[in-house]
Amino acid sequence: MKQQVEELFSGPTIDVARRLIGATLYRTIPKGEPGAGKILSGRIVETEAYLPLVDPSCHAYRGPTKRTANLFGRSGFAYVYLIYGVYYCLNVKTEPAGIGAAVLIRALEPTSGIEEMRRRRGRHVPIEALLSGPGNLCRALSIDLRCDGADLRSGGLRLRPAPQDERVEPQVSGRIGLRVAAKWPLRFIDANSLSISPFRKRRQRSA
DNA sequence: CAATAGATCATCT
DNA sequence: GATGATCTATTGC
Repeated sequence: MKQQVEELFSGPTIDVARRLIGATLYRTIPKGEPGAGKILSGRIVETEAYLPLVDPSCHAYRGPTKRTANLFGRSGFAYVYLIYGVYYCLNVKTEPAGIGAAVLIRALEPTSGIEEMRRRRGRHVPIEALLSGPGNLCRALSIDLRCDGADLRSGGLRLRPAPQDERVEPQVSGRIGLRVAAKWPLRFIDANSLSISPFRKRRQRSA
């Protein structure tokens, strides 16, 4: 199993993005907040690849900074950042140390801990929407900057690959919410899932 | 259904 | 001082 987890992070970023579809993310609620110690989980149904070197939309594109330090570390660790002052986004570091690249986790299907997710997202949010969207899933799973740099092989935030017989062939599309390189075919989804984040019209480009 | 405004802050210029 | 890998509520058709 340990070997299988390691293989989850290996190889080119695009391969990892595909392979993460169907994998399960486990989150243990930290001490000091409601539901501490409870384990929430979900099955990944939507990812986006952010490529090394050539991708102007990757946060690593302009070289390492304090914020993006973990994008240049070892694979299999988390890169978490705050977006629009309001939401957090969870990424899985890919590629060897020194090379900045990652996979953004965009949506999951809840598999356990539904009530805890609802406590954070809202009482009457439908199950399929609880972990749909990168900001929403972080809120539901209590993921924030504390998780930046976390080892995804162990600890309170961990990944487990999909069993062989549960793997699905992901569908490919352009990325969401970007101004540049948005059309690159780097978004992967389990088309059968109801938890895919909605397609939004691309943000207005300057005339 | 589609478009848009506003929330709100760590990071970078 | 400007900028977002977002989301929700609200408006208008």
